[in-house]
Amino acid sequence: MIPDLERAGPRPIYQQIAHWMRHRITSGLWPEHYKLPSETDLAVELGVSRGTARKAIAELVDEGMLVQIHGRGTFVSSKHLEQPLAERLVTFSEDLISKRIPFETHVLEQKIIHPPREVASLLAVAAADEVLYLKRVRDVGGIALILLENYVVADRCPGIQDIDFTRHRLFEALEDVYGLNLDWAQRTFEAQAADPATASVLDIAVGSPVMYMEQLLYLQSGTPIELSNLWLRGDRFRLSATVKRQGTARSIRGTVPG
Amino acid sequence: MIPDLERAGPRPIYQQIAHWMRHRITSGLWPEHYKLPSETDLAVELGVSRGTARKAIAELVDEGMLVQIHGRGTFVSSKHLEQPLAERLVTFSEDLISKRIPFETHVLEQKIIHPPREVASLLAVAAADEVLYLKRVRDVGGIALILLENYVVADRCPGIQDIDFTRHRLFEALEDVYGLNLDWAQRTFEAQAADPATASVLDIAVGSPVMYMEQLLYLQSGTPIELSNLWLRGDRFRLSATVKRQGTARSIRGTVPG
DNA sequence: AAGTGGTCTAGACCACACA
DNA sequence: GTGTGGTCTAGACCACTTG
Repeated sequence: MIPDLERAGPRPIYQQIAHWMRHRITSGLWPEHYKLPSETDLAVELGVSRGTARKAIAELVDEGMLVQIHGRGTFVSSKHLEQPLAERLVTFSEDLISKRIPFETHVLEQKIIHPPREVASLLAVAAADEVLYLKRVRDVGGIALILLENYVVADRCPGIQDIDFTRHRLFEALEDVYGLNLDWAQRTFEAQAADPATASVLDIAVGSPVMYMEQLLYLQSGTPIELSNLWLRGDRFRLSATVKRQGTARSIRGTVPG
Repeated sequence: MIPDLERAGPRPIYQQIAHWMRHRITSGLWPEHYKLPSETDLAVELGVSRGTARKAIAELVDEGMLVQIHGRGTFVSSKHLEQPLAERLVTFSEDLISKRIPFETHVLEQKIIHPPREVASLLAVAAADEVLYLKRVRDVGGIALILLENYVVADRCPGIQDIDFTRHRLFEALEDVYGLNLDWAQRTFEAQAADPATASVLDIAVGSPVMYMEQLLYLQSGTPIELSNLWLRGDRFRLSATVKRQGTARSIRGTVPG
């Protein structure tokens, strides 16, 4: 039950607790609608003050994984499979994985290049620097759904040109292999007509509507690390968002209709 | 300097403080980049504990109005004019207004109808109930940019069929005329090919890419109040979002490129 | 070294839900 | 009434920034 809390480490205790709770939820140990121990009990069990336990809980409430009801208790959100991913920087592959939708990835190109001028400027590197260029297709249910192009600043990821991106995801490599702290991204979406090259990869007619997404990914330090262009079949992809009139926006996510 | 804090009232002190700070920022008393007193000083001045002052500050940081930098202090965000709109349920017209982009609205249809089956089910009303049907075009810079269809539950808004929606916005009517508490909305976006009817209104070729948006708007009470369908010219519209890897999503907004 | 925000504690009282 | 989360206090120590 009790996690190992490093009281001397650099990570705040409340974040360690939040991480531990996140794991208990995603692993199914705390299933949907599970009622957590009261804040007081939890604090005692963890050996921390109630305020610290509360702060950890607040993080997960913010992410939509927990719901608190005054006078009743704290519960695992019934939407924890959708919500937490919806409110974070999640890749489409991670979204598909969380929904247990099987997919396949094919690598069309993978090489180290000098970035085109526009890419260099967005990634804040020199034209003489090296970036990984990756071009992939992602198949869902046997049909090509997404065409992806990625440009990754190479000096942060030595050897990345040799990783097998048929079997590994890009974010996985950046976070787990290179230990990068991916922090946030700016995404823009646009309805476009498929050009011949895109149409042929996605197996649709030229001029068919596609959702185009551009993403600029930043590290915690504020440095841009990756730029990507995605084209998604318009007839198979939807973007959905929950917005509040007052306060903070809640979520944005892409979905593949049933 | 010091606000009147009702210590006996139902509103928590930290919210009263947050409200007071919000006002000082929007009124210009605390201009951009203004450095607030330290948390300790602020707490003493307000006669509260540091924790309470901190919680008030955290609200405004969350809304993007304040920025805290460890070791330096708390500052009024330079983007406080843009951010709050970006993080809320904002209509495209409100977004245009905030950016001082002039636009015009033309009403194509406005009548009370019995809702189609699908609309009735989404709005949770009976097929025999009445809804306002509104069909409009919004011109920006002389070109038709958005085609809008709205279905509004009519029994909450008596007389709405007589409002001049050329001069008034729909949200304005719902909030100011009928006093409705618009709380949140679910929006989904899709890249579509313009059908002949849409193409003719937006003055584009049939089959051109358009961004389609469906919105279901809810009151604070949880009741759906309005359903809308929007078609935006794909070549003139972009959707952009800032997403965080951990924690909450920050913002989502639609933009009309330069 | 001084000042700032970030974290944590150990209490307290209140408002709400439920039996 | 009992248990829960919501708020608030008055301290403490640490990590970061700046002079």
